[in-house]
Amino acid sequence: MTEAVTRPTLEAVAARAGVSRATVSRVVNGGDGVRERLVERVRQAVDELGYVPNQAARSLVTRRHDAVAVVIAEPETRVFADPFFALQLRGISKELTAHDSQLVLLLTEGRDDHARVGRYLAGGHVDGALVFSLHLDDALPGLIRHAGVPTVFGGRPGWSDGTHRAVYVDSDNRGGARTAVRHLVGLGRTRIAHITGALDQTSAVDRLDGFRDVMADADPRLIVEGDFSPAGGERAMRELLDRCPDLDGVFAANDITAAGALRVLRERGRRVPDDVAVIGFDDMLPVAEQTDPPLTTIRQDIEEMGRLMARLLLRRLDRRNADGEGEQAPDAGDDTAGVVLPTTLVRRASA
Amino acid sequence: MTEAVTRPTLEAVAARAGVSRATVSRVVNGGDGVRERLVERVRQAVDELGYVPNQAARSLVTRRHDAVAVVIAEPETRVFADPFFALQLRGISKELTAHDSQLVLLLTEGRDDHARVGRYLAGGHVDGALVFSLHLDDALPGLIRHAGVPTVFGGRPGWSDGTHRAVYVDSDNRGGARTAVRHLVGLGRTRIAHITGALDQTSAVDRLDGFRDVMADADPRLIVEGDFSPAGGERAMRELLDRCPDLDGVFAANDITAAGALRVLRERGRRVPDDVAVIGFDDMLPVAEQTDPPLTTIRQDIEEMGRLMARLLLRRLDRRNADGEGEQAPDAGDDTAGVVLPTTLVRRASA
DNA sequence: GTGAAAGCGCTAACAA
DNA sequence: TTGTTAGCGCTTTCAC
Repeated sequence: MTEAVTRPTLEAVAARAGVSRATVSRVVNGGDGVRERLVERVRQAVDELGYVPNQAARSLVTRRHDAVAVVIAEPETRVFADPFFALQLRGISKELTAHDSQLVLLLTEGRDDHARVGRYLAGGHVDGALVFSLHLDDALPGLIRHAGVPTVFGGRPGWSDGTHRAVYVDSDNRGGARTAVRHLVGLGRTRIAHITGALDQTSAVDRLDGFRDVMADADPRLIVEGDFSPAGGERAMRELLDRCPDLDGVFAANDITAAGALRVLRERGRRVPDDVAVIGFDDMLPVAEQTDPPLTTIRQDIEEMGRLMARLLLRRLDRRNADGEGEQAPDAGDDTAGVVLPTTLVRRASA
Repeated sequence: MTEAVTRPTLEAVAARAGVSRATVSRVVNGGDGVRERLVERVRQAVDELGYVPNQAARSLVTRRHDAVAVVIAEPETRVFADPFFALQLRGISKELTAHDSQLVLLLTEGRDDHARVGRYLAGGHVDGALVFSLHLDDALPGLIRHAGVPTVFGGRPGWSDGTHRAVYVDSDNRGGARTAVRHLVGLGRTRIAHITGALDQTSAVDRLDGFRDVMADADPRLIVEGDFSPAGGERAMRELLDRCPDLDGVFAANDITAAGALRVLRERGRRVPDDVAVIGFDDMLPVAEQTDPPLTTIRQDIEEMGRLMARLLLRRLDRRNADGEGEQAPDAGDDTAGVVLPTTLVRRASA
């Protein structure tokens, strides 16, 4: 039980291999320009001693951390009703792992936490940041720019901070919404309603815009604001049925909203899809496959979004690292403003 | 745009405040034993320069990282069907934040990843680890013990690694299961079935034991193995109805399993709760409140579990830090083996 | 191709 | 109370 109270250092490995610390360092970091024989010897010493580099010491000199912060700034609700973030995290995690980078998770609980996050990012603990779920009035983008950390956003940011270009990955929310509504139209529906998401998020706004693209002259009473939650979906659906009992189609801003709507429709005796066709957005499997009837929806590849965000960030970091080492204005000439991922229609029974 | 290309160091602050680095260090770390006037001056210099301590340099000497790893080792399914982990993470995050510790998230995708996690933990990058969802045959506990990192487990570990005591936080799965089954009994049900969880997890085993505690002489055909998934719930429910058409109560190992069971019951024309009373476990709100009918279930406070795990770990770390600084065998005399959180019955419409 | 030596920014004895 | 000093373990010129 006399556990390795002191972990082996470069020094120890060097001694054992009969070389200098510099050589061990070279081998540990790829081993270029070291004679094959020595590489062997060092590798063996590393194994025998169970040497693992001390990341703190390394960071101190390289100023790299091999760590990326993931900031999820969701005041409350959505995160936990929806496997959304779990999926993104999984995608991100896979990509970071493949790149030997660590994932530092920063969950914020409200405005107060933003300052803490800003401080952390400014503190130079991580090489970059992946930031989610900004709301239009969010202070975070400003803090983040101020922190000067390379950042990729999940979802198009709300630009509350001016016109600065930001790197982001988003789904084709507007195009997907158009597909959804056109599908309802193709089904012969004419009184098509839309339950929006939380309109302080660009995804909700974009989906609404997509709806309007197709239903340019829609009865305004057919649009009701929701908030991406099941309860919001229920409330909105009731309101819609009261206002427009003749509606025959509903495009809900996401699947859990649609699930809420379905319950109200059943409760009110409307058959789906016979009386009212319903379509969601996300294709969140545990939701969409479990509703009654199963939900027709617009699929977006959440995990891939996460992956791509990570990939984009890591590429920037690598480039920056290869370049003039900070001589440049950060990311000057970076023209990758946003990447938009396609969406597809998934037909099930509800529309 | 001439951003602070070099962040201010202790040295810079010291110069500006006209004191030594040591004094600045003292102030930054609490400021005990420094004259008030100097504290003031240093604080001001810190603010003016926007000084943030370099964590790498600090770790290098203190050997502390103010970071904790959270390991979620869930091969596939469950993580993303269930807001379970999101809630735990939130609880953990809150507690760590309050303690100025960072959360490093390690998601594993299968056996291969275990080695990576083991290496990371052994690498001394974090002060401790919080580990979830071990399966009975999991290699992780062994790797973790070998890594020698203080660890708290989420859920009672499966002891595949012998009889070593481990610190863990768990829900009262067995007691909760008893409560559930007794509730069905109290409703006058006599043919009560159980759909188990994945029996390679102790939570599923404990819930099954609880079921048996009450239904000691149950017809063995009334117990069917599930896997904590909706699909598993559906399959199990079909099997149960085929085997025992006369059943009048079902205790499902978790809410999403119960949701699957409810669908099959409806499909087969059984009324709930009139013909068959159904009770779940977890009280996962987005699931339990949204089923038809809403689910009676056993509530466990997931977020609190996360919080408590973090608190336990941090307490151990603090203690270790205060003590003889590693002179002791790690955690000798730590008698906190497991903490079991109570569960409560939540009545809705299904039972 | 390899080694010697100079720090990276900080904390913690130890002196003063 | 405050300052001086010696590293923490590593990478990285710069000689050899």
